[in-house]
Amino acid sequence: MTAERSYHHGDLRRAVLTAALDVIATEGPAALSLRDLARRAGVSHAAPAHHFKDRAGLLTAIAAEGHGLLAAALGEAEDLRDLGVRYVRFAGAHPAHFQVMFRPELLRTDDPELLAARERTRTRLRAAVEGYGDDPALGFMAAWSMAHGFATLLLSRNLDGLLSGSDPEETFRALAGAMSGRPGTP
Amino acid sequence: MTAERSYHHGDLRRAVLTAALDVIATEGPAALSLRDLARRAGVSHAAPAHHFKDRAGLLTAIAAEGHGLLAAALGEAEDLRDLGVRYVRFAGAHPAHFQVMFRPELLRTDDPELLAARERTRTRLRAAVEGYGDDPALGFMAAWSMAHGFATLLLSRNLDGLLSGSDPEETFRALAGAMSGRPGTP
DNA sequence: TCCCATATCTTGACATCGACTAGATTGCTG
DNA sequence: CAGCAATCTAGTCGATGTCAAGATATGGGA
Repeated sequence: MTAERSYHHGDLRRAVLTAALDVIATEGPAALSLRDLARRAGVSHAAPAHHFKDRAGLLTAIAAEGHGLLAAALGEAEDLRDLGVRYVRFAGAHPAHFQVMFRPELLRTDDPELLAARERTRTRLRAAVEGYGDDPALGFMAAWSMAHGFATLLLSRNLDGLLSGSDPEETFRALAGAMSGRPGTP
Repeated sequence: MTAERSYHHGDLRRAVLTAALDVIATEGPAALSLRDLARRAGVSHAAPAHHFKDRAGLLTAIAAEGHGLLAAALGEAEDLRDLGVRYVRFAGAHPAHFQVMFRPELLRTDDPELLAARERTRTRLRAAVEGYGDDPALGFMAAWSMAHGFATLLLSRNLDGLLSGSDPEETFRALAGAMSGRPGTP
């Protein structure tokens, strides 16, 4: 936004990323067009390719950034329910990242940056699940499935008629508490 | 497959649908190309448009068909866990349908056929949840989130390292049992 | 039986997109 | 200050979705 018409954009990579996040959040990853992003940034149609190689490269960069954000958002969760609440909160705060992160067919799954970021998230998740129940993998999948399913259905507007205006995050807290036998609110 | 080269295909609509399901199941909805489907069916590139209007129309037809299949697959579920197991089983048996059904950005959400089919599924789901807990909507969302999340993560191959070769359906049964305080196997 | 309205399919065209290449411009570094 | 690497532009190609107009087959009514 600083220089209006210089040969070099200044921070094209970031500009394309934010524009892409905007498009994905409102219209989904399928509606993403590299040429449109270039137009939004005011550069030529082939400029983004230099930063991201191709479409898959751009989405991979978004996914990697998303994993970094998710790892930070999970932080030091108190328990499984809190972990799920943070997961859902992340999905609501960064819908574009979330919609891309778990779609291998859109990504370069062998990208080293993506692998590193994903591994950071997974270790964070594993640590939070440690010691829950006799089978950690089972508890892990149960918590992940519930949080991921809620977040996915929420973002795809499939829960619109059910939430009845209440805060999704609070709804999930009550929901997770009911499922694990604990009260909805402490 | 009967007539090799007649002007009329015979059942082009079904041929395009099955070809599309094949593509979506293996490469996802983003890789779907109307012209490629036309080539597979041995017709001209504009022939599919007459049956489905456009890309969104084709995906909408798949989604509507999927809702019909899902309603049938849910059948008369014994309890919430059985309902979830049937949901996961459907996702595994009809991955292409499942991957399209809950993506409003890919569909004509005002299509009457789609709306009717979706309503049939929802009433089936609602009936199965009736009388569970004090807040039916909460139990409904909890069960749906868990089943949908597990199915989504399963199809996107995000559980590959966790399932350790066991049957996904059985894993989900154990998982749902652990979450609701019941044993994994009856 | 004939005939035509309609459904189905073909052909052609246009704008757009992703990807590639070659060349221009800029900024940095020695 | 010189040259080198990073960044961006311009041009091109094949493929795609969508539309319009024409060709062909099918079925029901005269």
